[in-house]
Amino acid sequence: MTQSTPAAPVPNRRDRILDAALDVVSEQGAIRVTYRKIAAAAGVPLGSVTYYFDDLHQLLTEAYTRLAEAVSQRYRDLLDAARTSEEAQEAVVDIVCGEAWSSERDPLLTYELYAFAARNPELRTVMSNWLQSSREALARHFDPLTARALDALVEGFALHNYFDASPTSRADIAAIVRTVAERHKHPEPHP
Amino acid sequence: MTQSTPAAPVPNRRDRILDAALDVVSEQGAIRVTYRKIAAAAGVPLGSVTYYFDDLHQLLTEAYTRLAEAVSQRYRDLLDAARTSEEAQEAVVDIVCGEAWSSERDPLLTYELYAFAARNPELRTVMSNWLQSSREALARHFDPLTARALDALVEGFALHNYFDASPTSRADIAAIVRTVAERHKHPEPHP
Amino acid sequence: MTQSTPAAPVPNRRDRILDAALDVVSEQGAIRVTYRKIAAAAGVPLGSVTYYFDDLHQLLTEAYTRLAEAVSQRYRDLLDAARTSEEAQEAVVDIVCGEAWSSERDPLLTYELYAFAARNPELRTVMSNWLQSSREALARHFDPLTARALDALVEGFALHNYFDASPTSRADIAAIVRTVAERHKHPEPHP
Amino acid sequence: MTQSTPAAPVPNRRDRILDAALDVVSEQGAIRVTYRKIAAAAGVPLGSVTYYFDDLHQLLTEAYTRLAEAVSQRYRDLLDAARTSEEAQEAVVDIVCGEAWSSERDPLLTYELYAFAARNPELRTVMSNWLQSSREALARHFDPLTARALDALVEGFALHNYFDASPTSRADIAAIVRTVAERHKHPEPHP
DNA sequence: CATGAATGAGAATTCATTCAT
DNA sequence: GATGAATGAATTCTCATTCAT
Repeated sequence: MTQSTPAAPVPNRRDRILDAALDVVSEQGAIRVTYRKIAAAAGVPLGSVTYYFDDLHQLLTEAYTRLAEAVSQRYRDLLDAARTSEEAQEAVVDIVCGEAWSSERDPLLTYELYAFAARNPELRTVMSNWLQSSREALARHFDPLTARALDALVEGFALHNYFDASPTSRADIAAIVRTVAERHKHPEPHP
Repeated sequence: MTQSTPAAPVPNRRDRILDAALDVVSEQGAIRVTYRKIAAAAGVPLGSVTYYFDDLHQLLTEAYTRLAEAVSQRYRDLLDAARTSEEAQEAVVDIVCGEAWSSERDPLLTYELYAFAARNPELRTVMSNWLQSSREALARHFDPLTARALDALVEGFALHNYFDASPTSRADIAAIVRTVAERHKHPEPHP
Repeated sequence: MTQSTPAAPVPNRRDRILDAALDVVSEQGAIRVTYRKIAAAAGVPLGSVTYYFDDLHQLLTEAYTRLAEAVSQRYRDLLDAARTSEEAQEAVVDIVCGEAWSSERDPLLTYELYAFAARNPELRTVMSNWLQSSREALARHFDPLTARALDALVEGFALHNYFDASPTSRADIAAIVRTVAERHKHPEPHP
Repeated sequence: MTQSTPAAPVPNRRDRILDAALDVVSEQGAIRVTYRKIAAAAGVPLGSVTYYFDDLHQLLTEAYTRLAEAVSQRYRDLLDAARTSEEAQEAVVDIVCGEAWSSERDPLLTYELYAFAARNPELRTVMSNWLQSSREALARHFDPLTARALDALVEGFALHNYFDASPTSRADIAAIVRTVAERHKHPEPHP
């Protein structure tokens, strides 16, 4: 009840800061991220941020890694819940349509992540793991190449719809997904 | 005359600066772009950059717009050159495999562009136009939904292969492209 | 004169900053030197100091170099003014007793300079030139080895007297200087 | 007993810290010394350094004092070991040539010490004691003024040779030392 | 006794921007 | 029109120092 409660044993202060960093990125863009803004968003003193993270780059690397792993996990969960190929297709369409995002900010953050990862070896590894994990999840329902194709479709449709003034409808996406998912059910025209 | 050459009218100084800006973005990332670095990369004095561009944000918007239009144009050119559906499929695979990039830095810059565009209305419009232009180019060879599907596939495979430690081979991509491109040649199992 | 003095109303701003840096070093010690203090001492805005000097280390290197050259010049001047060996000896004693300092702060700054130079290749060169220059000035009056000896004596006595609670008197120093200066006037005991 | 070894009483942790401080000074310069670096160099936690030393300035004062006393002691030992004037001269030359340093870093640290002492009363006393101790050691072999002269010579030659691109050879130093040491063996030209 | 956590203050440095020429 | 000089405002990051344990 006195003036200052110094050194309060905040439990997940480090994690709070990482989350706050993503908040700032999503609200202002990676270009505008600063220690100060992260500290303010996390509700901790500036010195606290620099105490936990030696440099901003490392902080962002960790934050994006957490993001990638969370989205990746949700993606897997959705696919793992599918019992039949049809349910798996449904899950794929859900993912394209945003079901793998846990919040509004996620797609935007993902594009920031791609830009960041393009120049950051540590995050390239994370991205590569994410890709592999997605494929494995898909490969429980589809053959390996089909899994890759569906993964690419998901990525492309999600991205395009995010920017598209006239996005592709869910029904149309479902039709395309079916075409790819069931491509082996009919003989290929040319081998 | 010999004394002083009074500021030779440099022709495309403005364009040089825009290109230099993309060079800086590709080398250091959008987070690190500054007037000074752009000036250095363009080989012009700092005052020159601020003279031509009042605002760094506007400079980047112009630079990314040029990039988007250049890549988009190249994409259309590749598709327009195709005479048959098979050639068009080939062009699609070429694009995935990097033929639409005019330089090494382009894919990386594209991901920076997405992040930038996600928060910039002016560039969202550019992106949307790009999408529309791509589809129109594809629609000369495929039906509208197939065009969208192929466009998404291109985007997804290009992006995934950029980050993937074990990228999908050209032959595999070609197989998927064929499946999608020729999806109407056989009766669908279920409507 | 007629050329053009573009936007430089302040004549020697750069030099003013270098002098101010030495003022701060002499008043607070090298450990406490900061851009801010230098700016305050020079009466210029902080941004001005960083405009002229990219980093503090380079600023100090320049400042110390100027100091070394100024003291060295004064040393030479005193010796060059001597017409006879006796006058040269007198000059040497003067130097020990502080005549080569242009201000109170100089000896103190010199010891800061030594510490700084010990770890700075650029200043080691400056120091080495200073030594050579001193010797050449002395060598106009004495043989080369005697010049070195006198130079060492000057350094040692100046330094010791600076710290000594009971410094060596001018007369005693003069006696020693004479011994060394005239060491060839009598046969050496052993060759 | 097997459970926990309750903080083994580290014997000379305090001394370890003092030595580490000098290591940091010699490696990075006094300007860059910090508690953190000292802690790292000593291999102790940061809190340990601030626990033993309330004040960085005091820590450095103690460290430099130890250094001064160690060098001074070694200086005396070398001179005390001399049995004849010739041996004492030899010892003096040894000292100039670095025999009094117990490590490579010592000369460098000595110049940092001078800079530090110039502004620190406590260390001025240490320096003054060192000077007196040197003279007493020399005075066992030479008359008082000669002792002072030799002490100054040692200082000057050591310092100059440390910075000199073409240092004075041991033989030349020995010749000068002899001149000074034996200055009373022949009648002075002028009294 | 000893130390890890935490933080406020201040450091160097960078930079967009302004302005006189 | 074009540019070098200049500066105020941030920014990242370092650090001494303070506590709770």
